[in-house]
Amino acid sequence: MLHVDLDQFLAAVEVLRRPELAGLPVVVGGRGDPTERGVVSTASYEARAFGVGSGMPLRIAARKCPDAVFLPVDRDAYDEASAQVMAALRGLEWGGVPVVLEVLGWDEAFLAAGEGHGDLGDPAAFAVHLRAAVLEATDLHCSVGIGDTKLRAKIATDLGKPRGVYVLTAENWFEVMGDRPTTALWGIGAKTGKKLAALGIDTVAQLAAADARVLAAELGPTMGPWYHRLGRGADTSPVDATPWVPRAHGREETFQQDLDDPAEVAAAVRRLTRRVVDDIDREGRPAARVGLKIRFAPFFTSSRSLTLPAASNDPDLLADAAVSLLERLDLDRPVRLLGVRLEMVPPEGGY
DNA sequence: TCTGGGGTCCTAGGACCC
DNA sequence: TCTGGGGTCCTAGGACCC
Repeated sequence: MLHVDLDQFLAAVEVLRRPELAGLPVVVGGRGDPTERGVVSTASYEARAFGVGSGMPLRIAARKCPDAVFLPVDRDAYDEASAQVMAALRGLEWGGVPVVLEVLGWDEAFLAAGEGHGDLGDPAAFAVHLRAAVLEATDLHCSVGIGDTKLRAKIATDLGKPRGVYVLTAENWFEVMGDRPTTALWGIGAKTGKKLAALGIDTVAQLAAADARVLAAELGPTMGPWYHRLGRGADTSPVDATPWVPRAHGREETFQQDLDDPAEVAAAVRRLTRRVVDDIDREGRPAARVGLKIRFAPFFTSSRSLTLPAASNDPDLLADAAVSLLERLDLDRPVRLLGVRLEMVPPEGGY
């Protein structure tokens, strides 16, 4: 199985349409104004050399790299570039038959040999061919991970970055990953890493050797055993080309200045709701649940939600429902962020 | 230092039903 | 008088990923 990940995707797309930016530190995030509230979506490798990275507040990024070029996030441009990349990947043949492609987001995909494939030969050779094909079709560079499971392929990509190919299988799993922190695994973040550390589990090898029953007791009946499998790189899930069907859509906004006036808050909730209704109308499925997210200053987040008596896509009804959720909250503090989320009814025939 | 926006899935407690 | 056991739905929060 292969995992493909574009290198510095957002920054690379921006450089493509503004070639004069090549070689410069480029930071894509927010509205492109480092004095505003917002975070870095992608930093070019030149910017990363200054310590700028994804998720970092733009203000901090500007402090670390004052000469960086700051650009706003341009979704449409990345949608289009992504579609080109995925089309190029989908057009590939491996072992004489079209590949199976599972798209993970703008800049990532799993890829496997299609059914009835012939001799696959050396996967690394195919990976080199794949990188060349994507570059030829889009002028974008990518990295490729090769693995005997999706999990291993996914992690391998990071080890091959940038512009590289890396192989991670049961053969070299512990040699490569054994001493790395558990947070190097896909699905273990800072919080779970800390919980595991409290159990005396710091490394991937220790996680693999841990008592599955203890993990289940401490981390839950589903998550515990799953973490245990992660430690061994075990993953039986197939590459699945079935198109993704969204469960929900949401819109949220961090205000440049906190909102103090409850009337303003209600108006913003209505405005956000209308945008989400447009989104779910594009899916053609009404909303079954309405959720409201609110972040008070300085940074405290609450949420409220309700199940509608009957599914609806009526903008006024849904806006009323979202506003009604405000009544379940104390609006005595300044509001930093509001979000509205609509959960749709499942499609006919389920997911 | 100041912490976006788009999502998914899991957990846990309470309500309610049989 | 002391109160089982299982199941489902609802809700709020948490964690993670890109």
